[in-house]
Amino acid sequence: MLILRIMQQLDATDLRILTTLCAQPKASAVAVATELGLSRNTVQTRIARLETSGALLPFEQRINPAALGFPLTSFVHIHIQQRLLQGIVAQLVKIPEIIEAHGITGSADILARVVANGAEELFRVNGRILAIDGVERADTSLSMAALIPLRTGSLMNQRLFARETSGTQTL
Amino acid sequence: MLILRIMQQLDATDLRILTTLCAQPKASAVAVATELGLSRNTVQTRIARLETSGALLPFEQRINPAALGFPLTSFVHIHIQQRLLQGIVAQLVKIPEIIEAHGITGSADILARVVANGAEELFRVNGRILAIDGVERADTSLSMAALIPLRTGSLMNQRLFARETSGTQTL
DNA sequence: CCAAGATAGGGCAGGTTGCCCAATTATTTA
DNA sequence: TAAATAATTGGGCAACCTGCCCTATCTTGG
Repeated sequence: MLILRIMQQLDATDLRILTTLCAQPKASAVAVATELGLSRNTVQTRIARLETSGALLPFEQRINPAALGFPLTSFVHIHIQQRLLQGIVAQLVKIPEIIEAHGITGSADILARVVANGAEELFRVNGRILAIDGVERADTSLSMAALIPLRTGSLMNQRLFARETSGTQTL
Repeated sequence: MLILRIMQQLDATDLRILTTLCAQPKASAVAVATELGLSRNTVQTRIARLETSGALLPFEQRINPAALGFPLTSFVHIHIQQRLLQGIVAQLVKIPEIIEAHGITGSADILARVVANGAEELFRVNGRILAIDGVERADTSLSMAALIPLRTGSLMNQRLFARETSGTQTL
Protein backbone atom coordinates (compact mmCIF):
# COMPACT_ATOMS: atom_id res chain seq x y z
CA MET A 1 0.00 0.00 0.00
CA LEU A 2 2.85 2.30 0.61
CA ILE A 3 5.43 1.20 -1.86
CA LEU A 4 4.54 -0.41 -5.12
CA ARG A 5 5.58 -3.96 -5.78
CA ILE A 6 6.84 -2.67 -9.08
CA MET A 7 9.93 -1.68 -7.15
CA GLN A 8 12.09 -4.10 -9.05
CA GLN A 9 15.81 -3.72 -8.98
CA LEU A 10 17.06 -0.61 -10.62
CA ASP A 11 19.43 -1.14 -13.50
CA ALA A 12 22.76 0.51 -14.14
CA THR A 13 21.16 3.38 -16.02
CA ASP A 14 18.88 4.20 -13.11
CA LEU A 15 21.82 4.15 -10.76
CA ARG A 16 23.84 6.44 -12.98
CA ILE A 17 20.98 8.88 -13.14
CA LEU A 18 20.55 8.84 -9.38
CA THR A 19 24.25 9.27 -8.84
CA THR A 20 24.29 12.26 -11.12
CA LEU A 21 21.33 13.75 -9.33
CA CYS A 22 23.07 13.31 -6.00
CA ALA A 23 26.04 15.25 -7.27
CA GLN A 24 23.86 17.92 -8.84
CA PRO A 25 20.40 17.88 -7.29
CA LYS A 26 19.30 20.80 -9.40
CA ALA A 27 20.50 19.35 -12.68
CA SER A 28 17.85 19.42 -15.40
CA ALA A 29 16.88 16.31 -17.28
CA VAL A 30 18.72 17.70 -20.26
CA ALA A 31 21.88 18.18 -18.25
CA VAL A 32 21.76 14.66 -16.88
CA ALA A 33 21.10 13.28 -20.34
CA THR A 34 24.08 14.95 -21.96
CA GLU A 35 26.32 14.13 -19.06
CA LEU A 36 25.47 10.45 -19.26
CA GLY A 37 25.26 10.27 -23.01
CA LEU A 38 21.58 9.43 -23.01
CA SER A 39 18.63 11.04 -24.71
CA ARG A 40 16.50 13.50 -22.84
CA ASN A 41 13.49 11.26 -23.34
CA THR A 42 15.16 8.34 -21.67
CA VAL A 43 16.20 10.34 -18.65
CA GLN A 44 12.79 11.89 -18.19
CA THR A 45 11.09 8.53 -18.49
CA ARG A 46 13.44 6.97 -15.98
CA ILE A 47 13.10 9.74 -13.46
CA ALA A 48 9.34 9.65 -13.73
CA ARG A 49 9.41 5.94 -13.13
CA LEU A 50 11.71 6.30 -10.15
CA GLU A 51 9.28 8.71 -8.59
CA THR A 52 6.19 6.62 -9.12
CA SER A 53 7.82 3.34 -8.21
CA GLY A 54 8.79 4.51 -4.77
CA ALA A 55 12.51 4.62 -5.40
CA LEU A 56 12.43 8.25 -4.41
CA LEU A 57 11.24 9.01 -0.92
CA PRO A 58 9.13 12.10 -0.19
CA PHE A 59 10.71 15.52 -0.24
CA GLU A 60 10.07 15.72 3.49
CA GLN A 61 13.12 13.53 3.98
CA ARG A 62 15.37 16.36 2.98
CA ILE A 63 14.30 18.73 5.71
CA ASN A 64 16.78 19.05 8.53
CA PRO A 65 15.07 18.79 11.93
CA ALA A 66 17.87 20.83 13.44
CA ALA A 67 16.98 23.74 11.19
CA LEU A 68 13.43 23.47 12.41
CA GLY A 69 14.61 24.04 15.94
CA PHE A 70 15.16 20.45 17.06
CA PRO A 71 18.92 20.03 17.40
CA LEU A 72 18.78 17.07 19.77
CA THR A 73 18.29 13.54 18.51
CA SER A 74 17.65 10.54 20.68
CA PHE A 75 16.66 6.94 20.27
CA VAL A 76 14.03 5.53 22.56
CA HIS A 77 13.63 1.81 23.04
CA ILE A 78 10.07 1.12 24.02
CA HIS A 79 8.86 -2.03 25.74
CA ILE A 80 5.18 -2.68 25.42
CA GLN A 81 2.40 -5.13 25.92
CA GLN A 82 2.56 -6.48 22.42
CA ARG A 83 -1.14 -7.13 22.08
CA LEU A 84 -1.71 -3.39 22.40
CA LEU A 85 0.69 -2.46 19.60
CA GLN A 86 -2.00 -1.03 17.32
CA GLY A 87 -3.27 1.50 19.78
CA ILE A 88 0.18 2.40 21.00
CA VAL A 89 1.35 3.25 17.50
CA ALA A 90 -1.73 5.38 17.04
CA GLN A 91 -0.69 7.36 20.09
CA LEU A 92 2.95 7.58 19.10
CA VAL A 93 1.99 9.07 15.76
CA LYS A 94 0.40 11.93 17.63
CA ILE A 95 3.66 12.93 19.23
CA PRO A 96 5.30 15.25 16.72
CA GLU A 97 8.79 14.88 18.14
CA ILE A 98 8.76 11.21 17.22
CA ILE A 99 9.93 11.42 13.65
CA GLU A 100 10.45 7.73 13.04
CA ALA A 101 9.56 4.42 14.64
CA HIS A 102 10.21 0.79 13.88
CA GLY A 103 8.81 -2.40 15.25
CA ILE A 104 11.88 -4.44 16.04
CA THR A 105 13.08 -7.83 17.19
CA GLY A 106 15.05 -8.10 20.38
CA SER A 107 14.33 -7.14 23.94
CA ALA A 108 12.62 -3.87 23.05
CA ASP A 109 9.55 -3.80 20.85
CA ILE A 110 9.74 -0.36 19.30
CA LEU A 111 12.68 1.84 18.43
CA ALA A 112 11.69 5.47 18.07
CA ARG A 113 13.72 8.42 16.89
CA VAL A 114 12.90 11.50 18.90
CA VAL A 115 14.09 15.03 18.28
CA ALA A 116 13.86 17.97 20.65
CA ASN A 117 15.04 21.50 21.18
CA GLY A 118 16.46 20.69 24.58
CA ALA A 119 16.75 18.16 27.35
CA GLU A 120 13.53 19.24 28.99
CA GLU A 121 11.54 18.58 25.87
CA LEU A 122 13.13 15.18 25.64
CA PHE A 123 11.97 14.51 29.15
CA ARG A 124 8.49 15.68 28.33
CA VAL A 125 8.26 13.40 25.33
CA ASN A 126 9.50 10.51 27.38
CA GLY A 127 6.68 11.22 29.77
CA ARG A 128 4.12 11.25 27.01
CA ILE A 129 5.37 7.92 25.76
CA LEU A 130 5.22 6.35 29.20
CA ALA A 131 1.72 7.65 29.66
CA ILE A 132 0.44 5.59 26.77
CA ASP A 133 -1.59 2.59 27.79
CA GLY A 134 0.39 -0.57 27.25
CA VAL A 135 3.82 1.02 27.38
CA GLU A 136 5.87 -0.59 30.09
CA ARG A 137 9.27 1.00 29.74
CA ALA A 138 11.10 3.52 27.58
CA ASP A 139 14.88 3.65 27.54
CA THR A 140 16.37 6.76 26.00
CA SER A 141 19.76 6.94 24.33
CA LEU A 142 20.86 10.42 23.42
CA SER A 143 22.79 10.86 20.19
CA MET A 144 26.06 12.57 21.06
CA ALA A 145 27.39 12.54 17.53
CA ALA A 146 26.23 11.61 14.07
CA LEU A 147 29.22 9.43 13.27
CA ILE A 148 27.82 8.52 9.87
CA PRO A 149 25.06 10.77 8.59
CA LEU A 150 22.36 8.94 6.65
CA ARG A 151 23.79 7.97 3.28
CA THR A 152 22.85 5.82 0.32
CA GLY A 153 25.76 6.62 -1.92
CA SER A 154 27.66 3.69 -0.45
CA LEU A 155 24.84 1.40 -1.53
CA MET A 156 24.81 2.74 -5.06
CA ASN A 157 28.54 2.29 -5.42
CA GLN A 158 28.16 -1.23 -4.19
CA ARG A 159 25.53 -1.98 -6.79
CA LEU A 160 27.39 -0.38 -9.65
CA PHE A 161 30.58 -2.11 -8.64
CA ALA A 162 28.88 -5.46 -8.30
CA ARG A 163 27.40 -5.08 -11.75
CA GLU A 164 30.66 -4.22 -13.40
CA THR A 165 32.67 -7.01 -11.85
CA SER A 166 29.82 -9.49 -11.43
CA GLY A 167 31.74 -11.07 -8.58
CA THR A 168 31.02 -11.37 -4.91
CA GLN A 169 30.64 -8.06 -3.19
CA THR A 170 33.40 -7.10 -0.88
CA LEU A 171 35.13 -4.01 0.29
CA MET B 1 32.22 21.98 10.22
CA LEU B 2 29.31 20.04 8.92
CA ILE B 3 26.42 22.36 9.29
CA LEU B 4 26.81 26.08 9.15
CA ARG B 5 26.15 28.09 12.26
CA ILE B 6 24.15 30.32 10.00
CA MET B 7 21.43 27.80 10.52
CA GLN B 8 19.40 30.26 12.51
CA GLN B 9 15.86 29.43 13.22
CA LEU B 10 13.64 29.46 10.20
CA ASP B 11 10.79 31.92 10.23
CA ALA B 12 7.16 31.37 9.33
CA THR B 13 7.79 32.21 5.70
CA ASP B 14 10.48 29.55 5.40
CA LEU B 15 8.18 27.01 6.97
CA ARG B 16 5.36 27.86 4.63
CA ILE B 17 7.65 27.46 1.67
CA LEU B 18 8.91 24.12 2.91
CA THR B 19 5.41 22.93 3.61
CA THR B 20 4.35 23.84 0.11
CA LEU B 21 7.32 22.04 -1.34
CA CYS B 22 6.49 18.94 0.65
CA ALA B 23 3.03 18.91 -0.82
CA GLN B 24 4.30 19.62 -4.33
CA PRO B 25 7.96 18.71 -4.61
CA LYS B 26 8.01 19.66 -8.26
CA ALA B 27 6.37 23.02 -7.79
CA SER B 28 8.24 25.84 -9.48
CA ALA B 29 9.31 28.90 -7.54
CA VAL B 30 6.64 30.83 -9.36
CA ALA B 31 3.97 28.36 -8.31
CA VAL B 32 5.04 28.50 -4.67
CA ALA B 33 5.14 32.28 -4.79
CA THR B 34 1.64 32.70 -6.13
CA GLU B 35 0.26 30.05 -3.81
CA LEU B 36 1.72 31.79 -0.77
CA GLY B 37 1.12 35.30 -1.97
CA LEU B 38 4.79 36.16 -2.12
CA SER B 39 6.95 37.46 -4.91
CA ARG B 40 8.96 35.08 -7.00
CA ASN B 41 12.15 36.78 -5.95
CA THR B 42 11.47 36.22 -2.29
CA VAL B 43 10.76 32.56 -2.74
CA GLN B 44 13.86 32.01 -4.81
CA THR B 45 16.00 33.84 -2.31
CA ARG B 46 14.58 31.85 0.58
CA ILE B 47 15.01 28.51 -1.12
CA ALA B 48 18.57 29.34 -2.04
CA ARG B 49 19.26 30.25 1.55
CA LEU B 50 17.66 27.07 2.85
CA GLU B 51 19.94 25.06 0.64
CA THR B 52 23.14 26.81 1.60
CA SER B 53 22.32 27.04 5.29
CA GLY B 54 21.96 23.32 5.71
CA ALA B 55 18.23 23.34 6.29
CA LEU B 56 17.91 21.04 3.31
CA LEU B 57 19.73 17.76 3.58
CA PRO B 58 21.44 16.24 0.54
CA PHE B 59 19.36 14.73 -2.23
CA GLU B 60 20.82 11.36 -1.28
CA GLN B 61 18.35 11.27 1.58
CA ARG B 62 15.52 10.75 -0.81
CA ILE B 63 16.81 7.54 -2.30
CA ASN B 64 15.02 4.46 -1.05
CA PRO B 65 17.49 1.73 -0.01
CA ALA B 66 14.84 -0.86 -0.72
CA ALA B 67 14.75 0.20 -4.35
CA LEU B 68 18.50 -0.26 -4.48
CA GLY B 69 18.07 -3.87 -3.51
CA PHE B 70 18.33 -3.58 0.27
CA PRO B 71 14.85 -4.31 1.59
CA LEU B 72 15.97 -5.31 5.08
CA THR B 73 16.69 -2.73 7.75
CA SER B 74 18.25 -3.47 11.10
CA PHE B 75 19.65 -1.57 14.02
CA VAL B 76 22.91 -2.71 15.50
CA HIS B 77 23.97 -1.68 18.97
CA ILE B 78 27.71 -1.76 19.14
CA HIS B 79 29.72 -1.96 22.36
CA ILE B 80 33.31 -0.86 21.99
CA GLN B 81 36.47 0.05 23.79
CA GLN B 82 35.74 3.72 23.88
CA ARG B 83 39.32 4.86 23.50
CA LEU B 84 39.37 3.21 20.07
CA LEU B 85 36.30 5.05 18.81
CA GLN B 86 38.15 6.99 16.12
CA GLY B 87 39.54 3.98 14.36
CA ILE B 88 36.37 2.01 14.73
CA VAL B 89 34.32 4.68 13.04
CA ALA B 90 36.85 4.77 10.23
CA GLN B 91 36.24 1.08 9.69
CA LEU B 92 32.48 1.34 9.97
CA VAL B 93 32.42 3.98 7.25
CA LYS B 94 33.93 1.45 4.91
CA ILE B 95 30.99 -0.89 5.29
CA PRO B 96 28.51 0.25 2.67
CA GLU B 97 25.54 -1.45 4.28
CA ILE B 98 25.89 0.80 7.30
CA ILE B 99 23.95 3.80 6.14
CA GLU B 100 23.86 5.67 9.42
CA ALA B 101 25.60 5.61 12.79
CA HIS B 102 25.34 7.60 15.99
CA GLY B 103 27.50 7.80 19.06
CA ILE B 104 25.01 7.35 21.87
CA THR B 105 24.65 7.41 25.61
CA GLY B 106 23.51 4.32 27.41
CA SER B 107 24.83 0.80 27.60
CA ALA B 108 25.79 0.64 23.94
CA ASP B 109 28.25 3.09 22.40
CA ILE B 110 27.19 3.15 18.78
CA LEU B 111 23.84 2.67 17.15
CA ALA B 112 24.16 1.76 13.49
CA ARG B 113 21.49 1.39 10.85
CA VAL B 114 22.27 -1.49 8.55
CA VAL B 115 20.45 -2.45 5.38
CA ALA B 116 20.77 -5.68 3.46
CA ASN B 117 19.26 -7.72 0.68
CA GLY B 118 18.78 -10.72 2.91
CA ALA B 119 19.48 -12.34 6.22
CA GLU B 120 22.81 -13.74 5.08
CA GLU B 121 24.10 -10.34 4.16
CA LEU B 122 23.02 -9.08 7.55
CA PHE B 123 25.02 -11.85 9.10
CA ARG B 124 28.05 -11.01 6.99
CA VAL B 125 27.91 -7.36 7.97
CA ASN B 126 27.61 -8.33 11.58
CA GLY B 127 30.76 -10.33 11.15
CA ARG B 128 32.60 -7.45 9.60
CA ILE B 129 31.61 -5.22 12.48
CA LEU B 130 32.75 -7.74 15.06
CA ALA B 131 36.03 -8.12 13.25
CA ILE B 132 36.93 -4.50 13.85
CA ASP B 133 39.57 -4.00 16.47
CA GLY B 134 38.02 -2.59 19.63
CA VAL B 135 34.50 -3.82 18.98
CA GLU B 136 33.36 -6.00 21.84
CA ARG B 137 29.77 -6.77 21.02
CA ALA B 138 27.15 -6.08 18.39
CA ASP B 139 23.49 -6.67 19.10
CA THR B 140 21.23 -6.67 16.06
CA SER B 141 17.56 -5.74 16.09
CA LEU B 142 15.77 -6.40 12.85
CA SER B 143 13.13 -3.92 11.78
CA MET B 144 9.92 -5.83 11.25
CA ALA B 145 7.85 -2.81 10.37
CA ALA B 146 8.32 0.88 9.75
CA LEU B 147 5.60 1.97 12.13
CA ILE B 148 6.33 5.63 11.49
CA PRO B 149 8.34 6.38 8.35
CA LEU B 150 10.79 9.24 8.77
CA ARG B 151 8.80 12.45 8.82
CA THR B 152 9.35 16.12 9.56
CA GLY B 153 5.94 17.43 8.73
CA SER B 154 4.90 16.93 12.32
CA LEU B 155 7.71 19.22 13.42
CA MET B 156 6.74 21.94 10.97
CA ASN B 157 3.13 21.85 12.09
CA GLN B 158 4.30 22.15 15.64
CA ARG B 159 6.36 25.21 14.81
CA LEU B 160 3.72 26.92 12.76
CA PHE B 161 1.11 26.24 15.41
CA ALA B 162 3.34 27.57 18.15
CA ARG B 163 3.77 30.78 16.17
CA GLU B 164 0.10 31.34 15.60
CA THR B 165 -0.94 30.82 19.20
CA SER B 166 1.80 32.29 21.33
CA GLY B 167 3.53 35.21 19.76
CA THR B 168 6.66 35.01 21.87
CA GLN B 169 8.61 32.25 20.17
CA THR B 170 11.45 33.27 17.96
CA LEU B 171 10.96 29.82 16.57
C1' DC C 1 10.22 -14.01 -37.02
C1' DC C 2 7.20 -10.95 -34.76
C1' DA C 3 5.67 -8.12 -30.83
C1' DA C 4 6.82 -5.34 -27.05
C1' DG C 5 9.73 -2.21 -24.85
C1' DA C 6 13.50 0.96 -24.60
C1' DT C 7 16.16 4.59 -26.75
C1' DA C 8 17.36 8.31 -29.92
C1' DG C 9 16.17 12.42 -32.37
C1' DG C 10 13.46 16.11 -33.59
C1' DG C 11 9.74 19.70 -33.00
C1' DC C 12 6.93 23.26 -30.63
C1' DA C 13 4.42 26.31 -27.41
C1' DG C 14 4.50 27.91 -22.94
C1' DG C 15 6.44 28.19 -18.55
C1' DT C 16 10.62 28.94 -15.79
C1' DT C 17 15.11 30.20 -14.35
C1' DG C 18 19.00 33.49 -13.56
C1' DC C 19 20.32 37.75 -13.34
C1' DC C 20 19.79 42.57 -13.03
C1' DC C 21 17.74 46.85 -11.44
C1' DA C 22 14.84 50.25 -9.05
C1' DA C 23 11.23 51.26 -5.72
C1' DT C 24 9.05 50.19 -1.49
C1' DT C 25 8.56 48.47 3.07
C1' DA C 26 10.02 46.68 7.45
C1' DT C 27 13.63 46.39 11.00
C1' DT C 28 17.58 47.75 13.39
C1' DT C 29 20.66 50.64 15.39
C1' DA C 30 22.85 54.73 16.62
C1' DT D 1 13.57 59.69 16.24
C1' DA D 2 16.15 59.66 12.28
C1' DA D 3 19.37 57.25 9.61
C1' DA D 4 21.10 52.90 8.10
C1' DT D 5 20.33 48.14 6.81
C1' DA D 6 17.89 44.22 5.28
C1' DA D 7 13.85 42.16 3.08
C1' DT D 8 10.36 42.27 -0.38
C1' DT D 9 8.31 43.50 -4.61
C1' DG D 10 7.57 44.28 -9.53
C1' DG D 11 9.30 44.32 -13.88
C1' DG D 12 12.25 42.92 -17.83
C1' DC D 13 14.90 39.75 -20.87
C1' DA D 14 17.45 36.01 -23.02
C1' DA D 15 18.35 31.29 -22.55
C1' DC D 16 16.73 27.21 -21.13
C1' DC D 17 13.66 23.55 -19.81
C1' DT D 18 9.41 20.90 -19.58
C1' DG D 19 5.53 18.41 -21.32
C1' DC D 20 3.68 16.33 -25.05
C1' DC D 21 3.67 14.30 -29.54
C1' DC D 22 5.50 11.53 -33.29
C1' DT D 23 8.81 8.41 -35.77
C1' DA D 24 12.75 5.43 -36.56
C1' DT D 25 15.99 2.21 -34.76
C1' DC D 26 17.40 -1.53 -31.90
C1' DT D 27 17.02 -5.19 -28.36
C1' DT D 28 14.93 -8.82 -26.22
C1' DG D 29 12.03 -12.55 -25.38
C1' DG D 30 8.37 -15.59 -26.90
